[in-house]
Amino acid sequence: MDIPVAATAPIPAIAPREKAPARGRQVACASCALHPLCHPLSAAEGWLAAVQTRRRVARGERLFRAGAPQTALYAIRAGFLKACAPNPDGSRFIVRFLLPGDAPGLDAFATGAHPTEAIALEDSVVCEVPRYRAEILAEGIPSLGAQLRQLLGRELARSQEHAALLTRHAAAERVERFLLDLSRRWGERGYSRTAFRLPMRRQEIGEHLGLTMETVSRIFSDFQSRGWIRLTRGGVEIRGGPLLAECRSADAGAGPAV
Amino acid sequence: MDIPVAATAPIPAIAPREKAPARGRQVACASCALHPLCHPLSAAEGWLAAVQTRRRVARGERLFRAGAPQTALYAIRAGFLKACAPNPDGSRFIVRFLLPGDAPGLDAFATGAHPTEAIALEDSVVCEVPRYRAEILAEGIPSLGAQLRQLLGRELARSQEHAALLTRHAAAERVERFLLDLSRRWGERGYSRTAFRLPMRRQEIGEHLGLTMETVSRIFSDFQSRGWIRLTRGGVEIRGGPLLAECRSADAGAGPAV
DNA sequence: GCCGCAGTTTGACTTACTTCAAGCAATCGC
DNA sequence: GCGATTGCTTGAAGTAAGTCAAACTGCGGC
Repeated sequence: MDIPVAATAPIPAIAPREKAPARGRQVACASCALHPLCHPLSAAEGWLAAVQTRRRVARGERLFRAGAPQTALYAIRAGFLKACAPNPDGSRFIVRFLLPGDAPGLDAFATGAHPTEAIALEDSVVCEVPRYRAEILAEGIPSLGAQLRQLLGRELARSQEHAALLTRHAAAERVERFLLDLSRRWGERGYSRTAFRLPMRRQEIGEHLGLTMETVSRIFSDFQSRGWIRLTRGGVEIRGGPLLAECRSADAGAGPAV
Repeated sequence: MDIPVAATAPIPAIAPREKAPARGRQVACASCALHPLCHPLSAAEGWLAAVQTRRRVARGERLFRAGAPQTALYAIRAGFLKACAPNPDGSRFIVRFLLPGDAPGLDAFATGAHPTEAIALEDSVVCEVPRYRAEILAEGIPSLGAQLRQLLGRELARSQEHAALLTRHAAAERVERFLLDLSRRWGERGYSRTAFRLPMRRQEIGEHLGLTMETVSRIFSDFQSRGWIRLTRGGVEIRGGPLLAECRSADAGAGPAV
């Protein structure tokens, strides 16, 4: 079922309808959020394979459910997921979209149970380090504890930034920043900042940004009519306007993911 | 200028215009977020006083500035602060209001510098544990590392919940939940859930909830005309409606702060 | 091939919140 | 005590985004 990324595609990062994550879409272990936990000493040690296991998550499947106990730390290896906070009234808030290298479910450190759930938007592969294993490692290797704190701190800072975005009222600005955020994150992973996939539905973008899907759709149409973006099947290409400027300038100054 | 809390006042938790935090308003060390770090062994050990120091922060003063390096972990001992994310355009987002027992500035674990700043809304007292000290302790006492992760996880979960609130559109619901959140947090600290201070301005409530101060004011007036709340000088009393119901029912089931 | 479905786009209308503005209340400094 | 300042309230008008609804698109199944 492995579909190779077609060399003839004008936008390498966008491959329509792939059933299984392409090998080329995987993030390098060195840039993975869990790298320090997963490879705590040197890669030469040889016992590392025992620490983490791989797990496939089919499109629509949950990596973990809301309310489930935290049994492991996860890192997305390939694919695309959403971190979801279901509301009692049936609606839901999408906390974040998860790209290769991201570590979902860290909010479970609060109580030991997952307050949010992670659902695959396309077939994905996830690395798993059992939590007890991570804790043992963290006790033995002090720098790991610091790495975990940094990871948690980053999630916290990001969440606060997103909350700040939601208080800025202009819907177009939210969508613009959403695209820039995805662009930056793909860029950090070595992919194109100006052409990338959007495997989520309009509805889900709305649930992430506090907008209705109609508003998201209208803004996309508006951006397209201005020539700022081009919408493709399941993807977007940044072509101009303030979006492109930001993508380019940020490319120059982009350092490694801190 | 110290005005004693009048015995005749119907709302004991509200004292107008106090210049210095009252002793009675301090949170017990045992319920403080930093307690495990500050008192890592038993209180009988005697060397604990060296770990944490006290600091007074006058109303309007900053506990730490945005961009400043993270030199310490903090816990509010008495008073009231706001955690602020300044925007480049001069506006700002109030991430959170800080009550006694809260630990501000944990988002600095992301980069080692504070992305947000903490500003006192009234004269406050803060406990401080130097960061290097905390890291040394965490290395020596594994459970401390876990405690820190729990603390960070809680902040993360809370921030995500707040972001979720901001995507729910009804302004009245945001204000209602804001009051309930404060009520719950005062309750966890042993104070009245139905009568508490609101030392922040309408403007600041708006900056926390993504509303204008006019909207906040109108909703307060509306709640008051319905008999749900009574606004007092610098405080609020929950008197009826769905707010009161929630406060009472939650009082019954309220456990210790996890 | 055609049909049906799920997701998207677009349009018309409505409304909740913002904006602008004026008036009020409490506090502070002289 | 009195005026200035700051924060709060209230009103009127405008607007951005929501709601409801219909049409369109691509895809999968038969």
